[in-house]
Amino acid sequence: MKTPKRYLITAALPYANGLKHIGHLAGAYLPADIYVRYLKAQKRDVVFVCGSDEHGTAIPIQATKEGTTAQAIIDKYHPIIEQNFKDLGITFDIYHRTSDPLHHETASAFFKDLESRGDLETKTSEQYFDEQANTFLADRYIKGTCPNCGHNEAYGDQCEKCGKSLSPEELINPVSTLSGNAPIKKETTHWYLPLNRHEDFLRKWLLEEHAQDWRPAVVGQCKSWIEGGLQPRAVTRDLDWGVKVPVAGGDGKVLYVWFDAPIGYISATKQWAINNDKDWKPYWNDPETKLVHFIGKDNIVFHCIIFPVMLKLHGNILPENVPANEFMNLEGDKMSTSRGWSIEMDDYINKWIKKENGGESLADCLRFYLNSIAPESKDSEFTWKGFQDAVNGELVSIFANYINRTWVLMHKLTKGKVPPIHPDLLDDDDQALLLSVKETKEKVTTLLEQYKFRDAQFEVVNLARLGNQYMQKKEPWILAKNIETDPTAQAKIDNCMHGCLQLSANLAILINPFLPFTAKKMCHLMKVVPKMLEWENAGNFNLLKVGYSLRPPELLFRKIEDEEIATELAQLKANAEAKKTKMETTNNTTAEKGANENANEKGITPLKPEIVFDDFGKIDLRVGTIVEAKKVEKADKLLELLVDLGFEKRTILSGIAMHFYPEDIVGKQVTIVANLAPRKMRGIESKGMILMAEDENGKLYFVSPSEAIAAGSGIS
RNA sequence: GGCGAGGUAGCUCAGUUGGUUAGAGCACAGGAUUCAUAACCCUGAGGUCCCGGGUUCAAAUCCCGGUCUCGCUACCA
Repeated sequence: MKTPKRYLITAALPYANGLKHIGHLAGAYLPADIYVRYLKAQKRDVVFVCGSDEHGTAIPIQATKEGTTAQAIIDKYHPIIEQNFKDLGITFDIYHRTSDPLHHETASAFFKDLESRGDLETKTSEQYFDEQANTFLADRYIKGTCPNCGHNEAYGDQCEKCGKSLSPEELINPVSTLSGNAPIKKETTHWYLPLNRHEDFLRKWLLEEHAQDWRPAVVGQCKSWIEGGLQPRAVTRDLDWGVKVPVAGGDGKVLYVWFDAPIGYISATKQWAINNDKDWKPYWNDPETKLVHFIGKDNIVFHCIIFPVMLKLHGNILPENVPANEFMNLEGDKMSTSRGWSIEMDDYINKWIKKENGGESLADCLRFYLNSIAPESKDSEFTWKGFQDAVNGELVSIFANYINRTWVLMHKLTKGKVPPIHPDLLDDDDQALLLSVKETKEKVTTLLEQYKFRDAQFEVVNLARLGNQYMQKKEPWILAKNIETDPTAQAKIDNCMHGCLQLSANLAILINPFLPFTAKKMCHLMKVVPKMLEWENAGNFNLLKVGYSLRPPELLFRKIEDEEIATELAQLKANAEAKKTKMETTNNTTAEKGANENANEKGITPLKPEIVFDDFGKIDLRVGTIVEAKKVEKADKLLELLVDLGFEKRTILSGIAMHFYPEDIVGKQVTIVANLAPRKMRGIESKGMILMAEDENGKLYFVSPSEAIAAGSGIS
């Protein structure tokens, strides 16, 4: 494999609306950091960029909710997140932010460039607008008659009957699904990235060239998208928070957050270049640069389809790989900040990385465990017991213990100095040890180049295990007892300890990408400068000079006690319970992005336009009793209900199948919109609608009278 | 419902283009040892490779069907 001239490594931009948890860390930042530290040890030319993603609708909405400004929100979280990464040893070369003028300038120029060359499509008069809801309508909020099959319930993006992909303009007799009115066409310009023009390119690049060397899940998801039919994606929005659309007709519009965020990688690189007096251009333009995006699986489409198309159009290089990780669960459930079921980086740092708790070494403990269970090929699971086992059983017992016993023996048996070698007494075991080091270096190097970080780390620990075996076989503590009778005893001890010490130095080099704080501490023990950690030194057995005196032993880690684990588990359950009761007792909650919510688009629903009493009077609300309930076939979310309204029983469909078992809701009294126009779904006609309340996690609740009353009772 | 990725020892995972008795670490059991953070070292026990068919001299691996988990997507007046 030819060594690239330079590397540009990116880690997904964290959304600056809240704290980030260890799942985020394990998914993108830790593997990226390991890779970068390795490359730097190899003395490669590498820049590691990241930064806060600070645009999108969720941030101004959260600001409104908290009675503050969007700027205040991002100013609050940006520095915390940045510091959290530092505390965990994630060392970006630049941690930028998309609210920075340099980014606005860069994203603007990027957009202008694409626009000026006709790479974007504009649709000036083709946009539907709902006057009543006072908003432009996304494709799926418009329905009408399918031009292909004549189905009259087709949506603006696709007809579900014949499966044909559509655009809203193709629909016959379009209707807004928000108000039920026919939408008007409003004079506005929106810009689109026509992904459909690039299908051939994407097929060739992803499905042919990278079918083998990218992770199966990544290629699989891309394939799914391409096969599903690529659509033009809107790149602008009607919003005033973000990067202004820099061309005529762009007033009151900003770049869609997914368009501007990845450009943040470029602006971050520019800022890095300014700070370091370098040229940023080769990093994005020279084909000899290797670009790698580290992300979680929720970001695959943006980084493998949309952004590459943008880069190609803009004349930039394409990513060489996108090693997306799957998700990390926690103690048997999905991680979710809003549900309190997560471990925030900030919390871990405050609890564990305090000086009295072990300081920096506890950052490495977390890095070690997270990497050992990194979800590289499937979802994985963090457990506190697993954390304790990994730290106590491998990091402490195997790795740290090897270093410690080496240091103790060296001070007892060789006066705290690196002993000389006696070549005539070297044997096969000594040779084997050196060979193992060289082999491990090769293995670790190969694995790192293949983004197999958990395996790579395992190999390093295994080398320490070999060290323990070597020492066990040589038994220098026994030799020391025979020093009077065996004239070669001291020489044998010297050879053994020399090997053990050289191995320690090698372990420091090899563990450095994974556990940087530990490597630093080992350098301190060996009284060497960090330069020794350069990768090319691994495999050498003369890193520590004979006669050099080393520091007294110091423990690299402490053990994790059972009580600490019990405390964490209790805390986690308490947090989840607290969040739950909080959600049940307050209706004034903050908008928080759940782990599985799609980036940047969700938030509190804005208040709808004012209506007059007559409008309200048109709605006939009744109390109904559910008498039958069953699942609708071929629909995950729909239940078919038979509801007693007193004067009649009617069929009503409701999208609640994910929340209730049919048998559990029979007999429930619910609120019905009784005079709603019937609507067919999945071939069944629904005559009315059940009112549901939804909390911030999407959990549904029936709206019912507080006591049972007669079916059909009116509500006003 | 469509698409994608997974299902291998109690736990976390490897298993390269099909090729002997399916591997590793942890946990567990026994032994040995004391330099070391009750650490290390040696040995052992353990699996219907999700289920059912098929192709083949030979299947964890390839094909078909089913099932479970996760993700994307559709359905949610």
